[in-house]
Amino acid sequence: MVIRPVPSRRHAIADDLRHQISTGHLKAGVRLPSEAQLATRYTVSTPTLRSALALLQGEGLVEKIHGKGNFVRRPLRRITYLGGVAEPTTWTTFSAPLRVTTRTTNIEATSPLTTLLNVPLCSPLTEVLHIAHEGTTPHSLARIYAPRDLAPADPSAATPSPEQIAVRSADHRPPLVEVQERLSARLPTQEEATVLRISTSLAVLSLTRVATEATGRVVEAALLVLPGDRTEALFITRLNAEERTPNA
Amino acid sequence: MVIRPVPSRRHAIADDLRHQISTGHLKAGVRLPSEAQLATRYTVSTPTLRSALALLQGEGLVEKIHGKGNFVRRPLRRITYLGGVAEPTTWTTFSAPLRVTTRTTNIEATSPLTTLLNVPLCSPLTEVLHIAHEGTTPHSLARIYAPRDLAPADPSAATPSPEQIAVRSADHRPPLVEVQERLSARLPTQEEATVLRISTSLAVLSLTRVATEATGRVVEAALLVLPGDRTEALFITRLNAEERTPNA
DNA sequence: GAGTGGTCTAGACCACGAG
DNA sequence: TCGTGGTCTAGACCACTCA
Repeated sequence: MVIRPVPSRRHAIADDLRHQISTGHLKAGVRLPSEAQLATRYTVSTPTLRSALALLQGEGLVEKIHGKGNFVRRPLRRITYLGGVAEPTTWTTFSAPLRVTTRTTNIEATSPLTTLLNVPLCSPLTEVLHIAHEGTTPHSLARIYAPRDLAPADPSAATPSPEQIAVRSADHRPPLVEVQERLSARLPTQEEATVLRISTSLAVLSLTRVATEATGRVVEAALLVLPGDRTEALFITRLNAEERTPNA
Repeated sequence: MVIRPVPSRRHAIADDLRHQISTGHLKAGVRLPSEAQLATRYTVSTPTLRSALALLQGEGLVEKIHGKGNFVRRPLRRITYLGGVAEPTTWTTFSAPLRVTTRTTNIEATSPLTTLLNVPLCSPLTEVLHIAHEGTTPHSLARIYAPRDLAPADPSAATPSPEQIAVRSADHRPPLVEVQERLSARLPTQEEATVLRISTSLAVLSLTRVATEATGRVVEAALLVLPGDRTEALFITRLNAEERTPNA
């Protein structure tokens, strides 16, 4: 099955630029020549050249900034989302220390959140928006929702360490009984792409995590959006011989 | 933050077609008018119309078939990958019964597989290729690698039930001690897109699962590629009070 | 205002699928 | 062969950034 016997020009151009980036001929952070110049160099029209750049954007190798140019993206730190961790105070740890900016808002439950948190419409919630940055580059995005009476009194204390995101103290509450993590792959919304400064053609890992108390009450729902070019979610299941119950 | 004060034509067209599909004016499986006709109807040029269709392809709503036309995609059954299940005989269960075709090949370990399986170069492996179909539509793709001496003697017996994929019997072997599942989001390779009959702009959930025996030997590595428009990976962690160990 | 990317046009030519 | 989508062109005009 020959996929592409006559490589299209845009793929040839993308391959060439990709090679130049990987070999260091084009270094991280530098601006590429303007699209018009590149089009002349490769003797193609501007739309063709732009479609070549679109391929590289989808791979996270190039970042376009309107009015400024195309830039070789700096290789970003990898994110490892560690899932299924049975540690009640820290649910999620990113491997890299990042600067996390937090914004807390009081909202009322609407359609998707009511089912997620299992609360009635318009019930008071706290939304915490986390945006992790590496230097000046946005890195990951998290929206965390909790019933307002469970929210931490001091929002700024919610992230005691920049290495942690989504930290909840469970000291004075019933213990958690279940954490559910749903993962899917999709393209980002326009808003997510803007906030994360990624191309809309770069896939994201979308993660929804719901934590339930022993009472059956949902304590928190977290919606994470992690750029696919630098994220990996890791789940480790250890099986002891005596744990061989039919249902996990 | 006004993302798009002047909606581009392609988005307007995509919105219109998306609405027609969701309301049933365009039913699943039907062929759209040709691109030239649609371009005339919307009074845009063909490249513009094609870029509108590209948006819908990325959402999995439209399937392009070269030389035939654009078709409204039938809504496909959702796949729920259940991860972290401590059941040794069935590791992965898809919620929907699907027809799974299997092809077994004997290969030798090469670069990425040697590290994955922790075996020396050129050591004998068995590759099992699973392609799940729903009707005539490819649904999901799995490549499973195992040391050849651990492979099942009869490959056709490896999938006793079409509801199961990646079935390994552990009756006569040391029990598993660890299952590691790594998930990432990306765009499919050209080959994956062809096999799955999806657009190269539809994100896939890529899942790598490595199972290790008590001896430390890697029993199996599975590479799953699941189309993002219909797949969700679900991990459920239950915490018992006595399980509150500091490290999981 | 100069330079950059963003969008779109009108049409050419090629490749694939079916009769 | 005909109709379909696949690729590409040459150029127009708009929007954003920065001096």
